[in-house]
Amino acid sequence: MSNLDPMSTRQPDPDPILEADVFARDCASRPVLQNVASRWGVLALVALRAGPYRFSALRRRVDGISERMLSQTLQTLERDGMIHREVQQTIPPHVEYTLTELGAAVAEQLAGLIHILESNIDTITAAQAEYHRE
Amino acid sequence: MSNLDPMSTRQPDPDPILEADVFARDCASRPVLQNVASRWGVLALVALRAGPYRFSALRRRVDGISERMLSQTLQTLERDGMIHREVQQTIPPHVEYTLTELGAAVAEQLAGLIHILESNIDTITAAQAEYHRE
DNA sequence: CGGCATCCGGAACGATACTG
DNA sequence: CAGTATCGTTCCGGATGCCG
Repeated sequence: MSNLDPMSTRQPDPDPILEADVFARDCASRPVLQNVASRWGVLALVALRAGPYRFSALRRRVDGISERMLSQTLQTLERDGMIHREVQQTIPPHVEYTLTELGAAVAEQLAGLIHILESNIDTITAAQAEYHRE
Repeated sequence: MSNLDPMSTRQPDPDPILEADVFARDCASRPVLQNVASRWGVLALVALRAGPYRFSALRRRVDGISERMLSQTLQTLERDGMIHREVQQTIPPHVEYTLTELGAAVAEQLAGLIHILESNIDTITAAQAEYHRE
């Protein structure tokens, strides 16, 4: 299974190094970084900065994500302590997702990153055109 | 080909929307976000904050990356205007990679993100343990 | 409504060998 | 030293169908 799958049995970690240095191959923070920086993880986290979202609303907000990937992404982020999942036992069921304190801090960095990219999209497009022209 | 492959022919962009909103499916900044937030892209950019690096040194710094992926990652980041590639025409060849102004701004955000994750690794590990216990 | 199980094609990735 | 070429494997992620 994918490492994005929260249900996957984590490999035995033959020698789980606890040093917090992402540059080290076996650092525990690396897989977490991949999860929050993943294709949909970034967008889900940043979307949730606007406040609590329900599943369907979040799916509409993150344009192009499939049901399956949203579900997987949310589970992974919940497992990593980035978001909180609150279930209303009603019919039909209600589920609300909110950022944890940690998730909010992470989302803020990601929002900053996105802002930089969006406001420099012209520079980037120009660089791409130049690269291909050569 | 992979969208991480800088040589890949970009799809014809049937209707290239220029709005800078990553939440929109066809926003131009989305693929760029994926590149800089990719598994190796993040580490390469943050590593380069320490100064210019040569290929081999960067490979040693980013523990676990293969030659192939480092090469691809650097080309993609160069194409997107994040890094600059300077070739010394000597024997043996010398190639130095440095961050562009844009790349430095992006790398700073990513470094902040990594710092948050590293300094909260205990919280994260606890959340993961709790999630699996249930 | 908010999921989960299954299938499956294509994309990403790693190992290795080779080159200027 | 700094890559490229090729190959084989893994895994992401979309589509579909079912359930409480």
